[in-house]
Amino acid sequence: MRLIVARCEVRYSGRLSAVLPEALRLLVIKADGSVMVHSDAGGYKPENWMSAPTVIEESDGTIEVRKVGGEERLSIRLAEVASDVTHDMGEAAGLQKDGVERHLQELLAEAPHWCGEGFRLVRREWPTDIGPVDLMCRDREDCFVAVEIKRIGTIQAVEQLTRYLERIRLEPGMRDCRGVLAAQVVKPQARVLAESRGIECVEVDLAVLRGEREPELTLFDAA
Amino acid sequence: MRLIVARCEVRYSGRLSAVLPEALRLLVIKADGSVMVHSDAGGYKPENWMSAPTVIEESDGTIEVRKVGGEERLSIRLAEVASDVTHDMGEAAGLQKDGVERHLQELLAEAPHWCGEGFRLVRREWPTDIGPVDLMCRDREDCFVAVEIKRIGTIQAVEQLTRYLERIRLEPGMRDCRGVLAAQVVKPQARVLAESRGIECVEVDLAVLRGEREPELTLFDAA
DNA sequence: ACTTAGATTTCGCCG
DNA sequence: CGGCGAAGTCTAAGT
Repeated sequence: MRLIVARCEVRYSGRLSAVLPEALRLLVIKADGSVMVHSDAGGYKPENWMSAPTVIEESDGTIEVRKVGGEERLSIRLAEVASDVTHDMGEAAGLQKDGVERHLQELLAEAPHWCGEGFRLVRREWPTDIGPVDLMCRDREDCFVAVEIKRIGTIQAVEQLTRYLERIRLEPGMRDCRGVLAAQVVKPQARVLAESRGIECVEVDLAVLRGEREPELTLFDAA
Repeated sequence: MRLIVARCEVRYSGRLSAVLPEALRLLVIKADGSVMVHSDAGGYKPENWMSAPTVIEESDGTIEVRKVGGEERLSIRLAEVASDVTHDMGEAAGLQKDGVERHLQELLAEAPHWCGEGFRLVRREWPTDIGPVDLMCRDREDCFVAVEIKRIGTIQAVEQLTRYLERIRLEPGMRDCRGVLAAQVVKPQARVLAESRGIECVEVDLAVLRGEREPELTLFDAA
Protein backbone atom coordinates (compact mmCIF):
# COMPACT_ATOMS: atom_id res chain seq x y z
CA MET A 1 0.00 0.00 0.00
CA ARG A 2 1.38 3.34 -1.06
CA LEU A 3 0.39 6.53 0.76
CA ILE A 4 1.10 9.87 -0.85
CA VAL A 5 0.30 13.22 0.68
CA ALA A 6 0.58 15.85 -2.02
CA ARG A 7 -0.75 19.03 -3.47
CA CYS A 8 -2.31 17.75 -6.63
CA GLU A 9 -4.88 18.20 -9.33
CA VAL A 10 -7.04 15.22 -10.23
CA ARG A 11 -9.00 14.63 -13.41
CA TYR A 12 -11.39 11.78 -14.00
CA SER A 13 -13.01 10.86 -17.25
CA GLY A 14 -15.14 7.85 -17.90
CA ARG A 15 -18.67 7.50 -16.70
CA LEU A 16 -18.53 11.26 -16.26
CA SER A 17 -15.91 14.00 -16.34
CA ALA A 18 -14.69 15.62 -13.17
CA VAL A 19 -11.83 17.88 -12.12
CA LEU A 20 -10.55 18.45 -8.60
CA PRO A 21 -8.60 21.73 -8.41
CA GLU A 22 -5.10 21.67 -6.99
CA ALA A 23 -5.19 21.05 -3.25
CA LEU A 24 -3.45 19.03 -0.55
CA ARG A 25 -4.82 15.51 -0.55
CA LEU A 26 -4.12 11.92 0.45
CA LEU A 27 -3.60 9.40 -2.34
CA VAL A 28 -3.92 5.72 -1.48
CA ILE A 29 -2.73 3.10 -3.95
CA LYS A 30 -3.66 -0.36 -2.74
CA ALA A 31 -1.90 -3.59 -3.54
CA ASP A 32 -4.75 -4.72 -5.77
CA GLY A 33 -4.41 -1.62 -7.94
CA SER A 34 -7.33 0.37 -6.62
CA VAL A 35 -6.69 4.07 -6.11
CA MET A 36 -8.40 6.54 -3.80
CA VAL A 37 -8.14 10.31 -3.55
CA HIS A 38 -9.14 11.67 -0.13
CA SER A 39 -9.30 15.18 1.27
CA ASP A 40 -8.84 15.89 4.96
CA ALA A 41 -12.58 16.00 5.60
CA GLY A 42 -15.75 14.29 4.61
CA GLY A 43 -15.33 10.70 5.61
CA TYR A 44 -16.02 7.43 3.87
CA LYS A 45 -16.30 8.47 0.26
CA PRO A 46 -13.18 9.41 -1.67
CA GLU A 47 -13.21 12.64 -3.65
CA ASN A 48 -12.25 10.48 -6.56
CA TRP A 49 -11.14 6.91 -7.07
CA MET A 50 -10.74 3.96 -9.36
CA SER A 51 -11.40 0.39 -8.38
CA ALA A 52 -9.37 -2.60 -9.52
CA PRO A 53 -8.37 -3.88 -11.99
CA THR A 54 -6.21 -0.99 -13.16
CA VAL A 55 -2.98 -0.18 -14.92
CA ILE A 56 -0.95 2.49 -13.15
CA GLU A 57 1.72 4.45 -14.97
CA GLU A 58 3.89 7.02 -13.30
CA SER A 59 6.10 9.55 -14.95
CA ASP A 60 7.63 12.78 -13.80
CA GLY A 61 5.03 14.31 -11.55
CA THR A 62 1.98 12.55 -12.92
CA ILE A 63 0.20 9.33 -12.12
CA GLU A 64 -2.08 7.84 -14.74
CA VAL A 65 -4.58 5.22 -13.73
CA ARG A 66 -6.51 3.38 -16.43
CA LYS A 67 -9.19 0.78 -16.00
CA VAL A 68 -8.29 -2.57 -17.52
CA GLY A 69 -10.65 -3.22 -20.40
CA GLY A 70 -12.47 0.07 -20.00
CA GLU A 71 -12.46 3.69 -21.03
CA GLU A 72 -12.08 5.13 -17.56
CA ARG A 73 -9.06 7.22 -16.72
CA LEU A 74 -7.80 8.99 -13.63
CA SER A 75 -5.04 11.56 -14.09
CA ILE A 76 -3.20 12.92 -11.08
CA ARG A 77 -0.83 15.82 -11.55
CA LEU A 78 1.45 16.13 -8.54
CA ALA A 79 2.41 19.72 -7.78
CA GLU A 80 4.19 19.22 -4.46
CA VAL A 81 4.74 15.94 -2.65
CA ALA A 82 4.73 16.21 1.15
CA SER A 83 5.12 12.48 1.78
CA ASP A 84 5.35 9.28 -0.21
CA VAL A 85 5.68 5.99 1.64
CA THR A 86 4.98 2.37 0.74
CA HIS A 87 3.96 -0.25 3.27
CA ASP A 88 4.19 -3.95 2.65
CA MET A 89 1.02 -5.21 4.24
CA GLY A 90 1.70 -8.86 3.74
CA GLU A 91 0.84 -11.54 1.28
CA ALA A 92 -2.60 -11.98 2.77
CA ALA A 93 -3.76 -8.71 1.28
CA GLY A 94 -4.15 -9.76 -2.31
CA LEU A 95 -6.95 -12.19 -1.79
CA GLN A 96 -9.28 -10.37 0.60
CA LYS A 97 -11.67 -12.75 2.21
CA ASP A 98 -15.11 -12.07 3.45
CA GLY A 99 -14.97 -10.92 7.05
CA VAL A 100 -17.39 -13.61 8.13
CA GLU A 101 -15.58 -16.32 6.19
CA ARG A 102 -12.29 -15.24 7.68
CA HIS A 103 -13.78 -15.23 11.12
CA LEU A 104 -15.20 -18.68 10.53
CA GLN A 105 -11.78 -19.86 9.45
CA GLU A 106 -10.19 -18.55 12.63
CA LEU A 107 -12.76 -20.17 14.86
CA LEU A 108 -12.60 -23.48 13.03
CA ALA A 109 -8.80 -23.39 13.08
CA GLU A 110 -8.99 -23.10 16.85
CA ALA A 111 -11.60 -25.84 17.17
CA PRO A 112 -11.29 -28.09 14.10
CA HIS A 113 -13.36 -30.84 15.75
CA TRP A 114 -16.46 -28.94 14.56
CA CYS A 115 -15.43 -29.99 11.04
CA GLY A 116 -15.33 -33.64 12.06
CA GLU A 117 -14.88 -35.63 15.26
CA GLY A 118 -11.29 -36.04 16.29
CA PHE A 119 -9.97 -33.56 13.72
CA ARG A 120 -6.67 -31.86 14.54
CA LEU A 121 -5.29 -28.86 12.67
CA VAL A 122 -2.18 -29.37 10.57
CA ARG A 123 -2.11 -25.85 9.16
CA ARG A 124 -4.24 -23.00 7.91
CA GLU A 125 -3.98 -21.87 4.30
CA TRP A 126 -2.38 -25.12 3.11
CA PRO A 127 -0.69 -24.18 -0.15
CA THR A 128 -1.38 -25.84 -3.47
CA ASP A 129 -0.22 -24.66 -6.88
CA ILE A 130 -3.68 -23.30 -7.63
CA GLY A 131 -4.14 -21.53 -4.32
CA PRO A 132 -4.36 -22.30 -0.62
CA VAL A 133 -7.00 -24.54 0.89
CA ASP A 134 -8.44 -23.07 4.09
CA LEU A 135 -7.54 -25.80 6.59
CA MET A 136 -5.55 -29.00 6.44
CA CYS A 137 -6.42 -31.41 9.25
CA ARG A 138 -5.91 -35.01 10.22
CA ASP A 139 -8.85 -37.13 11.31
CA ARG A 140 -9.04 -39.78 14.03
CA GLU A 141 -7.33 -42.32 11.74
CA ASP A 142 -4.55 -39.78 11.00
CA CYS A 143 -5.87 -39.39 7.48
CA PHE A 144 -5.46 -35.96 5.91
CA VAL A 145 -8.61 -33.87 5.44
CA ALA A 146 -8.73 -30.70 3.37
CA VAL A 147 -11.39 -28.31 4.67
CA GLU A 148 -12.90 -25.58 2.55
CA ILE A 149 -14.73 -22.95 4.56
CA LYS A 150 -17.55 -20.81 3.20
CA ARG A 151 -20.29 -18.76 4.71
CA ILE A 152 -22.66 -20.35 2.24
CA GLY A 153 -21.75 -23.70 0.73
CA THR A 154 -22.50 -23.54 -2.99
CA ILE A 155 -21.80 -25.61 -6.06
CA GLN A 156 -18.81 -23.37 -6.72
CA ALA A 157 -17.40 -24.17 -3.30
CA VAL A 158 -17.63 -27.89 -4.06
CA GLU A 159 -15.95 -27.35 -7.41
CA GLN A 160 -13.20 -25.35 -5.76
CA LEU A 161 -12.54 -27.98 -3.11
CA THR A 162 -12.58 -30.68 -5.83
CA ARG A 163 -9.85 -28.83 -7.71
CA TYR A 164 -7.77 -28.55 -4.54
CA LEU A 165 -8.20 -32.24 -3.78
CA GLU A 166 -7.08 -33.16 -7.31
CA ARG A 167 -3.82 -31.35 -6.68
CA ILE A 168 -3.33 -32.38 -3.08
CA ARG A 169 -3.81 -36.09 -3.87
CA LEU A 170 -0.86 -35.91 -6.28
CA GLU A 171 1.43 -35.14 -3.34
CA PRO A 172 3.30 -38.05 -1.75
CA GLY A 173 1.44 -39.54 1.19
CA MET A 174 -1.76 -37.62 0.48
CA ARG A 175 -3.37 -39.90 -2.08
CA ASP A 176 -6.24 -40.61 0.31
CA CYS A 177 -6.79 -37.05 1.46
CA ARG A 178 -10.46 -36.50 2.24
CA GLY A 179 -12.45 -33.34 1.68
CA VAL A 180 -14.86 -31.48 3.94
CA LEU A 181 -16.93 -28.44 3.07
CA ALA A 182 -17.73 -26.44 6.20
CA ALA A 183 -20.30 -23.68 5.92
CA GLN A 184 -22.97 -21.94 7.94
CA VAL A 185 -25.44 -23.07 5.33
CA VAL A 186 -24.94 -25.73 2.67
CA LYS A 187 -27.21 -25.43 -0.35
CA PRO A 188 -29.08 -28.66 -1.21
CA GLN A 189 -27.66 -28.84 -4.72
CA ALA A 190 -24.15 -28.33 -3.37
CA ARG A 191 -24.80 -31.14 -0.89
CA VAL A 192 -25.85 -33.51 -3.65
CA LEU A 193 -22.81 -32.72 -5.75
CA ALA A 194 -20.50 -33.01 -2.76
CA GLU A 195 -21.85 -36.42 -1.77
CA SER A 196 -21.50 -37.71 -5.31
CA ARG A 197 -17.83 -36.80 -5.09
CA GLY A 198 -17.25 -38.21 -1.63
CA ILE A 199 -16.97 -34.79 -0.06
CA GLU A 200 -18.53 -34.37 3.35
CA CYS A 201 -20.62 -31.33 4.23
CA VAL A 202 -20.72 -29.84 7.71
CA GLU A 203 -22.93 -27.00 8.79
CA VAL A 204 -21.33 -24.90 11.51
CA ASP A 205 -23.08 -22.49 13.83
CA LEU A 206 -21.22 -19.28 14.59
CA ALA A 207 -22.87 -18.94 18.01
CA VAL A 208 -21.82 -22.47 18.93
CA LEU A 209 -18.29 -21.88 17.67
CA ARG A 210 -18.05 -18.81 19.87
CA GLY A 211 -19.25 -20.90 22.79
CA GLU A 212 -22.35 -18.75 23.15
CA ARG A 213 -24.75 -21.57 22.57
CA GLU A 214 -24.85 -25.33 23.02
CA PRO A 215 -24.73 -27.47 19.92
CA GLU A 216 -28.01 -29.00 18.77
CA LEU A 217 -28.57 -32.00 16.61
CA THR A 218 -29.75 -30.94 13.21
CA LEU A 219 -31.46 -32.93 10.52
CA PHE A 220 -28.20 -33.47 8.75
CA ASP A 221 -26.10 -34.27 11.80
CA ALA A 222 -28.55 -37.06 12.53
CA ALA A 223 -28.07 -38.59 9.09
CA MET B 1 -4.82 14.01 8.90
CA ARG B 2 -3.35 11.11 10.81
CA LEU B 3 -2.26 7.95 9.02
CA ILE B 4 -1.64 4.83 11.04
CA VAL B 5 -0.51 1.51 9.61
CA ALA B 6 -0.99 -1.11 12.25
CA ARG B 7 -1.94 -4.64 13.06
CA CYS B 8 -5.24 -4.10 14.80
CA GLU B 9 -8.61 -5.47 15.73
CA VAL B 10 -11.63 -3.31 15.08
CA ARG B 11 -15.06 -3.52 16.66
CA TYR B 12 -18.08 -1.52 15.65
CA SER B 13 -21.37 -1.37 17.42
CA GLY B 14 -24.26 0.87 16.59
CA ARG B 15 -26.53 0.34 13.67
CA LEU B 16 -25.14 -3.20 13.68
CA SER B 17 -22.33 -5.10 15.37
CA ALA B 18 -19.20 -6.04 13.49
CA VAL B 19 -15.75 -7.33 14.33
CA LEU B 20 -12.66 -7.23 12.13
CA PRO B 21 -10.14 -9.79 13.34
CA GLU B 22 -6.58 -8.66 13.97
CA ALA B 23 -4.83 -7.80 10.71
CA LEU B 24 -2.56 -5.20 9.17
CA ARG B 25 -4.61 -2.20 8.13
CA LEU B 26 -4.52 1.50 7.33
CA LEU B 27 -6.30 3.82 9.74
CA VAL B 28 -7.12 7.33 8.54
CA ILE B 29 -8.25 9.94 11.04
CA LYS B 30 -9.30 13.09 9.25
CA ALA B 31 -9.20 16.58 10.66
CA ASP B 32 -12.98 16.72 10.88
CA GLY B 33 -13.02 13.65 13.12
CA SER B 34 -14.10 11.07 10.60
CA VAL B 35 -12.27 7.75 10.81
CA MET B 36 -11.71 5.09 8.15
CA VAL B 37 -10.32 1.57 8.43
CA HIS B 38 -8.92 0.27 5.13
CA SER B 39 -7.33 -3.01 4.17
CA ASP B 40 -4.79 -3.27 1.36
CA ALA B 41 -7.39 -4.35 -1.16
CA GLY B 42 -10.89 -3.60 -2.23
CA GLY B 43 -11.01 0.07 -3.09
CA TYR B 44 -13.56 2.72 -2.29
CA LYS B 45 -15.35 1.38 0.74
CA PRO B 46 -13.55 1.14 4.07
CA GLU B 47 -13.78 -2.11 6.04
CA ASN B 48 -15.15 0.04 8.79
CA TRP B 49 -15.57 3.73 9.48
CA MET B 50 -17.30 6.46 11.38
CA SER B 51 -18.30 9.77 9.89
CA ALA B 52 -18.11 13.11 11.67
CA PRO B 53 -19.01 14.40 14.18
CA THR B 54 -17.08 12.18 16.56
CA VAL B 55 -15.20 12.22 19.83
CA ILE B 56 -11.90 10.35 19.66
CA GLU B 57 -10.18 9.10 22.79
CA GLU B 58 -6.85 7.38 22.76
CA SER B 59 -5.25 5.46 25.56
CA ASP B 60 -2.52 2.89 25.70
CA GLY B 61 -2.96 0.86 22.55
CA THR B 62 -6.62 1.57 21.92
CA ILE B 63 -8.52 4.21 20.01
CA GLU B 64 -12.15 4.78 20.89
CA VAL B 65 -14.33 6.66 18.47
CA ARG B 66 -17.83 7.65 19.54
CA LYS B 67 -20.47 9.42 17.53
CA VAL B 68 -21.49 12.74 19.00
CA GLY B 69 -25.08 12.48 20.09
CA GLY B 70 -25.41 8.84 19.08
CA GLU B 71 -24.94 5.30 20.26
CA GLU B 72 -22.38 4.33 17.66
CA ARG B 73 -18.95 3.25 18.78
CA LEU B 74 -15.78 2.17 17.01
CA SER B 75 -13.11 0.45 19.10
CA ILE B 76 -9.67 -0.09 17.66
CA ARG B 77 -7.19 -2.23 19.54
CA LEU B 78 -3.70 -1.64 18.22
CA ALA B 79 -1.53 -4.76 18.42
CA GLU B 80 1.51 -3.52 16.53
CA VAL B 81 2.02 -0.09 15.00
CA ALA B 82 4.11 -0.05 11.83
CA SER B 83 3.73 3.66 11.18
CA ASP B 84 1.95 6.64 12.70
CA VAL B 85 2.26 10.02 11.04
CA THR B 86 0.21 13.19 11.14
CA HIS B 87 0.03 15.61 8.25
CA ASP B 88 -1.13 19.17 8.64
CA MET B 89 -3.20 19.66 5.56
CA GLY B 90 -3.98 23.28 6.21
CA GLU B 91 -6.33 25.02 8.54
CA ALA B 92 -9.01 25.09 5.88
CA ALA B 93 -9.51 21.38 6.32
CA GLY B 94 -10.89 21.47 9.83
CA LEU B 95 -14.55 21.34 9.06
CA GLN B 96 -16.15 19.27 6.47
CA LYS B 97 -16.77 21.41 3.47
CA ASP B 98 -18.29 20.71 0.17
CA GLY B 99 -15.72 20.78 -2.61
CA VAL B 100 -17.60 23.64 -4.20
CA GLU B 101 -17.85 25.50 -0.90
CA ARG B 102 -14.14 25.08 -0.34
CA HIS B 103 -13.41 26.27 -3.83
CA LEU B 104 -15.71 29.23 -3.30
CA GLN B 105 -13.87 30.10 -0.10
CA GLU B 106 -10.53 30.00 -1.87
CA LEU B 107 -11.73 32.25 -4.66
CA LEU B 108 -13.46 34.70 -2.33
CA ALA B 109 -10.41 34.82 -0.08
CA GLU B 110 -8.39 35.90 -3.10
CA ALA B 111 -10.99 38.42 -4.22
CA PRO B 112 -13.03 39.42 -1.15
CA HIS B 113 -14.46 42.48 -2.93
CA TRP B 114 -17.09 40.16 -4.40
CA CYS B 115 -18.50 39.91 -0.86
CA GLY B 116 -18.79 43.68 -0.64
CA GLU B 117 -17.18 46.72 -2.26
CA GLY B 118 -13.86 47.66 -0.76
CA PHE B 119 -13.59 44.49 1.33
CA ARG B 120 -10.09 43.36 2.29
CA LEU B 121 -9.25 39.98 3.76
CA VAL B 122 -8.07 39.88 7.37
CA ARG B 123 -7.88 36.10 7.56
CA ARG B 124 -9.55 32.88 6.51
CA GLU B 125 -11.08 30.59 9.13
CA TRP B 126 -11.28 33.27 11.80
CA PRO B 127 -11.48 31.30 15.04
CA THR B 128 -14.30 31.63 17.56
CA ASP B 129 -14.97 29.39 20.52
CA ILE B 130 -17.78 27.69 18.65
CA GLY B 131 -15.83 27.17 15.42
CA PRO B 132 -14.17 29.22 12.71
CA VAL B 133 -16.03 31.68 10.50
CA ASP B 134 -15.04 31.37 6.84
CA LEU B 135 -13.62 34.85 6.20
CA MET B 136 -12.94 37.87 8.34
CA CYS B 137 -12.69 41.07 6.31
CA ARG B 138 -12.65 44.82 6.79
CA ASP B 139 -14.94 47.02 4.76
CA ARG B 140 -14.25 50.44 3.27
CA GLU B 141 -14.82 52.10 6.67
CA ASP B 142 -12.38 49.62 8.28
CA CYS B 143 -15.26 47.92 10.03
CA PHE B 144 -14.95 44.17 10.58
CA VAL B 145 -17.16 41.92 8.47
CA ALA B 146 -17.60 38.21 9.15
CA VAL B 147 -18.37 36.30 5.95
CA GLU B 148 -20.06 32.93 5.94
CA ILE B 149 -19.73 31.08 2.65
CA LYS B 150 -22.15 28.46 1.44
CA ARG B 151 -22.97 26.86 -1.84
CA ILE B 152 -26.62 27.37 -1.02
CA GLY B 153 -27.62 30.03 1.49
CA THR B 154 -30.23 28.55 3.80
CA ILE B 155 -31.89 29.46 7.05
CA GLN B 156 -29.33 27.28 8.79
CA ALA B 157 -26.50 29.29 7.27
CA VAL B 158 -28.04 32.49 8.64
CA GLU B 159 -28.42 30.87 12.06
CA GLN B 160 -24.82 29.74 11.96
CA LEU B 161 -23.52 33.19 11.05
CA THR B 162 -25.73 34.71 13.74
CA ARG B 163 -24.13 32.46 16.36
CA TYR B 164 -20.66 33.43 15.16
CA LEU B 165 -21.53 37.13 15.27
CA GLU B 166 -22.83 36.78 18.83
CA ARG B 167 -19.43 35.47 19.87
CA ILE B 168 -17.32 37.76 17.74
CA ARG B 169 -19.06 40.90 18.97
CA LEU B 170 -18.04 40.05 22.52
CA GLU B 171 -14.40 40.48 21.50
CA PRO B 172 -12.76 43.87 22.20
CA GLY B 173 -12.98 46.20 19.23
CA MET B 174 -15.44 44.02 17.32
CA ARG B 175 -18.69 45.12 18.85
CA ASP B 176 -19.84 46.51 15.48
CA CYS B 177 -18.74 43.53 13.38
CA ARG B 178 -21.07 43.11 10.43
CA GLY B 179 -22.16 39.87 8.83
CA VAL B 180 -22.35 38.81 5.20
CA LEU B 181 -23.72 35.56 3.84
CA ALA B 182 -22.12 34.76 0.48
CA ALA B 183 -23.57 31.93 -1.57
CA GLN B 184 -24.14 30.89 -5.15
CA VAL B 185 -27.84 30.87 -4.40
CA VAL B 186 -29.59 32.43 -1.42
CA LYS B 187 -32.98 30.97 -0.57
CA PRO B 188 -35.74 33.59 -0.25
CA GLN B 189 -36.62 32.65 3.31
CA ALA B 190 -32.97 32.80 4.32
CA ARG B 191 -32.80 36.25 2.74
CA VAL B 192 -35.78 37.45 4.77
CA LEU B 193 -34.32 36.12 8.01
CA ALA B 194 -30.91 37.59 7.23
CA GLU B 195 -32.32 41.03 6.51
CA SER B 196 -34.33 41.00 9.74
CA ARG B 197 -31.05 40.42 11.56
CA GLY B 198 -29.06 43.00 9.66
CA ILE B 199 -27.08 40.39 7.78
CA GLU B 200 -26.33 41.10 4.14
CA CYS B 201 -26.72 38.47 1.47
CA VAL B 202 -24.51 38.29 -1.61
CA GLU B 203 -24.94 35.91 -4.47
CA VAL B 204 -21.64 35.00 -6.09
CA ASP B 205 -21.11 33.49 -9.51
CA LEU B 206 -18.38 30.87 -9.79
CA ALA B 207 -17.71 31.67 -13.43
CA VAL B 208 -17.29 35.37 -12.61
CA LEU B 209 -15.01 34.57 -9.68
CA ARG B 210 -12.84 32.50 -11.96
CA GLY B 211 -12.72 35.41 -14.37
CA GLU B 212 -14.43 33.37 -17.04
CA ARG B 213 -17.40 35.66 -17.35
CA GLU B 214 -18.18 39.35 -16.82
CA PRO B 215 -20.34 40.20 -13.84
CA GLU B 216 -23.96 41.05 -14.49
CA LEU B 217 -26.31 43.05 -12.39
CA THR B 218 -28.86 40.77 -10.82
CA LEU B 219 -32.19 41.61 -9.33
CA PHE B 220 -30.71 41.65 -5.85
CA ASP B 221 -27.54 43.54 -6.68
CA ALA B 222 -29.77 46.30 -7.96
CA ALA B 223 -31.69 46.53 -4.72
C1' DA C 1 -21.62 -13.45 -16.75
C1' DC C 2 -25.79 -11.02 -15.96
C1' DT C 3 -29.31 -9.36 -12.85
C1' DT C 4 -31.26 -8.03 -8.61
C1' DA C 5 -31.61 -6.47 -4.03
C1' DG C 6 -29.35 -4.55 0.16
C1' DA C 7 -26.30 -1.00 2.27
C1' DT C 8 -23.98 1.18 9.12
C1' DT C 9 -25.54 2.93 1.97
C1' DT C 10 -24.02 8.32 1.25
C1' DC C 11 -25.56 12.60 -0.68
C1' DG C 12 -28.45 16.20 -2.17
C1' DC C 13 -32.79 18.47 -2.77
C1' DC C 14 -37.45 19.65 -1.70
C1' DG C 15 -41.51 20.37 1.20
C1' DC D 1 -36.14 17.88 10.17
C1' DG D 2 -38.18 14.05 7.38
C1' DG D 3 -38.95 11.96 2.93
C1' DC D 4 -37.61 10.87 -1.77
C1' DG D 5 -34.46 9.78 -5.45
C1' DA D 6 -29.85 9.45 -7.54
C1' DA D 7 -25.05 7.68 -7.25
C1' DG D 8 -19.06 7.06 -11.64
C1' DT D 9 -23.38 4.25 -6.41
C1' DC D 10 -20.71 -0.42 -4.31
C1' DT D 11 -21.29 -5.20 -2.96
C1' DA D 12 -22.97 -9.57 -2.30
C1' DA D 13 -26.15 -13.15 -3.68
C1' DG D 14 -28.96 -15.68 -6.97
C1' DT D 15 -29.80 -17.37 -11.66
